[in-house]
Amino acid sequence: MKKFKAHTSTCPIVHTMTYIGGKWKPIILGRLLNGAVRFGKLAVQIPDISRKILTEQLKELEEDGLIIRHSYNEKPPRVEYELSEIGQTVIPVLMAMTELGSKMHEAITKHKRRVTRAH
Amino acid sequence: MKKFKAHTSTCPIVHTMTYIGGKWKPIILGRLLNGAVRFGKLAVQIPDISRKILTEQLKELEEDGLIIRHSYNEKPPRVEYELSEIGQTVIPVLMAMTELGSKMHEAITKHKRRVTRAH
DNA sequence: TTCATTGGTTACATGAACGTTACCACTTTT
DNA sequence: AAAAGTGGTAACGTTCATGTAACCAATGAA
Repeated sequence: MKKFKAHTSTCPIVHTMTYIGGKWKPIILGRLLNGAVRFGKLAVQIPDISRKILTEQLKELEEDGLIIRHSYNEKPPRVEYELSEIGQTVIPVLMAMTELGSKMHEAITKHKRRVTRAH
Repeated sequence: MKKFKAHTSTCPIVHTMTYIGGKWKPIILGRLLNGAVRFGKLAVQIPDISRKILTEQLKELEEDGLIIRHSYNEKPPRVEYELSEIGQTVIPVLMAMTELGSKMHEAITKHKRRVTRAH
């Protein structure tokens, strides 16, 4: 998905999509709602994401200032990610998406059955 | 971006991303908040989307039951799209995204200036 | 008669996003 | 001595979503 250039648009939804529009970003952010989480734990909780993509997405989120990376100098290493102050502002969107998800999925499944029967 | 298979997941956010996760879908839906809009008007209001992609995305949204397509048998043709009942349930997410967009964009722009100065 | 209008479709091309596999450094545990 | 645990990186491949350009039918207007 070619990314938007946030600065060329005035539409607030475009801005939002620019920063959290990726396939995985809302899901990652959703895992950080209850506080800092280690890299490895994220990888387990989001089984379909590869470590490489997870690393990339986390780096982008950090560059945009949505999350903070804490690296503890231990062996084996420990790295935790948590929502920054800016990241906290995304919470209402994540909540709305969570609220919507299950209800909508059910409704759409029903809708599709109706359409299929009418073939 | 490879799409999620909604039925293989139990995460509500994944469901939401499945149905409105495309680059353009939230923006299109945002244009329908105030009632039915003609195809051509959508194309003008979202200048960076091509007619082909607009057609495709509208078709997907219709198949998922989020919008309703009204085709009037006139020459030249007139086609209008509006939010369905299911589509209305997305409004809170769109509102949250709108609310977030401008605030977050400003905050992130500031953040990036800080980071750049610290080089 | 030629142009504009409208809502598309078709064929083709592209690249960003995503994925897979292998590898690394360093320590503790077995 | 070998394996496990951790958080990555590098080199490669793939594919889907997106984009461009040209075209269409039917009517009314110039």
